[in-house]
Amino acid sequence: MTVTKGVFNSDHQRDYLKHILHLQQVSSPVATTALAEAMGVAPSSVTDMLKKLSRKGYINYRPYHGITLTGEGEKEAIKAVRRHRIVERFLTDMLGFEWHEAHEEALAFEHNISDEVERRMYVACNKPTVCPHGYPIPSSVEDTIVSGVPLYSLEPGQIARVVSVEDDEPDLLRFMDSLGIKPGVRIKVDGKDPFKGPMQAEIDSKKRTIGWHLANQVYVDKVS
Amino acid sequence: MTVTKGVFNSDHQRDYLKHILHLQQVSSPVATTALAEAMGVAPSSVTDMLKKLSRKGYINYRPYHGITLTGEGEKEAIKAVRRHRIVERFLTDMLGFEWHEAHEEALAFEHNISDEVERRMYVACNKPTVCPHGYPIPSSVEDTIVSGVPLYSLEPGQIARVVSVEDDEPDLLRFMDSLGIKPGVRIKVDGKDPFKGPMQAEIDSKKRTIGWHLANQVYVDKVS
DNA sequence: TACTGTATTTAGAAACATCTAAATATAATT
DNA sequence: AATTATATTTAGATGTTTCTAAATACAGTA
Ligand SMILES: [Mn+2]
Ligand SMILES: [Mn+2]
Ligand SMILES: [Mn+2]
Ligand SMILES: [Mn+2]
Repeated sequence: MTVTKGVFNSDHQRDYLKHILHLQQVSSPVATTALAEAMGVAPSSVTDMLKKLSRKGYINYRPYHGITLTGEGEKEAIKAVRRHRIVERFLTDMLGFEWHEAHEEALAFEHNISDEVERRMYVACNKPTVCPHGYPIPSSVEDTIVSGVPLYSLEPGQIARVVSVEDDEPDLLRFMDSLGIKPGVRIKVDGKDPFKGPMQAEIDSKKRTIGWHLANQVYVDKVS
Repeated sequence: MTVTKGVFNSDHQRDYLKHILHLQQVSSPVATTALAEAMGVAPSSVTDMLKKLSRKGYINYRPYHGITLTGEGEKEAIKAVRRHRIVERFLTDMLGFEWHEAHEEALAFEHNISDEVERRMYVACNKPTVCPHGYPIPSSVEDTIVSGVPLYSLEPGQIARVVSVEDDEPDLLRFMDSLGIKPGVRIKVDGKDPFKGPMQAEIDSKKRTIGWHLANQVYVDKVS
């Protein structure tokens, strides 16, 4: 470990901030291991990075007790999320990518684009409010609040509308596609097996079986 | 200096290859200083990189005597140039950037985009054959040959058509724009002052004065 | 309160890209 | 052929991100 100093914000550091924002919405403060898992690096690598981010004022870091974003860190994180979702949108709307490709392509893509390119992509896509997976394109913290409940929390007889789906598993997204699940679609729950068993549901007037795992990655608004 | 080994081709290495290709079209083998100048880094940094590129088989490196691209290196360099020009095209055609912005934005942008994104940009721009500055979008070495002669080499009375302009000085590009100079435009040379003095020319039936420096950054095909 | 397992941090290293200052090789000039 | 100027490489360093293995802190159980 080498102690360093610096003021600039690299690509990787933005990625860390983005993941911290995501994780702290589930539980705060965020643990080193959770972040390491999310970033796909070793916990010791995270520790090193936390020192840098802390020194730069992006996070509040209490060794052994996890981290939270500072106001500045939150601002940067939201900018990163906004950019990611605009790029996803650009990839689907302007280049014709499928939504299951958009997320991963965007991850490779989103670094090193200027604010101006981002702005123009946003305008060229008609200032969209959500990404292809239904998540808001944020300007501030409030915009990052995700509405909706997991599909699996619904009971038989209830009707709901899909608002968003987890976008980080391409294969799962492709499978959702084959079931007709995407933001805006109406789902009627017919039944739900016990012990985390599959749901039976109607999507676009077709009867479908939806496993526990998948049904927890689809977020819906109850209609009735 | 640390001796290292590795097989992957980073962004920076691609940039080096791109600049080597460009420089060796003017004079070969390429000198360390020339490359350092082009890359905007110190000569010693270039030496380090040359060792890496040589070890990876992209260049033929004779210490103290300059370098040339290998077949493999040329292939990579051409891919980089192709990508750069497609991205420039995308920026002007799809995002509405001016040509003087396109080059610099593309430099920041072109890394980390997948082959598939590049392909789709290419298709979305209707498979263009040249970049916004008139340079070919290459598939092979032959495609990189630049036709045309410097405007300044013309004599009074001659008429020419602009094929390409140097794209690395934004301010100069903006000034060219204000004179109506761009690929495809017809220029009639009226006069040329001695001792590297300015030219007098007609562009779009307007009389213009064009300095030596500028006239050497505009490449034209003689029409008569 | 002491023990113990897991989470977290430190130690030491590699790989990358860059720098300045110093040493050396090559080329040009006397 | 000897000298000198310039180009180029080496030496030693910083800064970035990451790793494995070892040490330590914390929290939950005995
Ligand atoms: Mn995404
Ligand atoms: Mn998304
Ligand atoms: Mn260019
Ligand atoms: Mn160009």
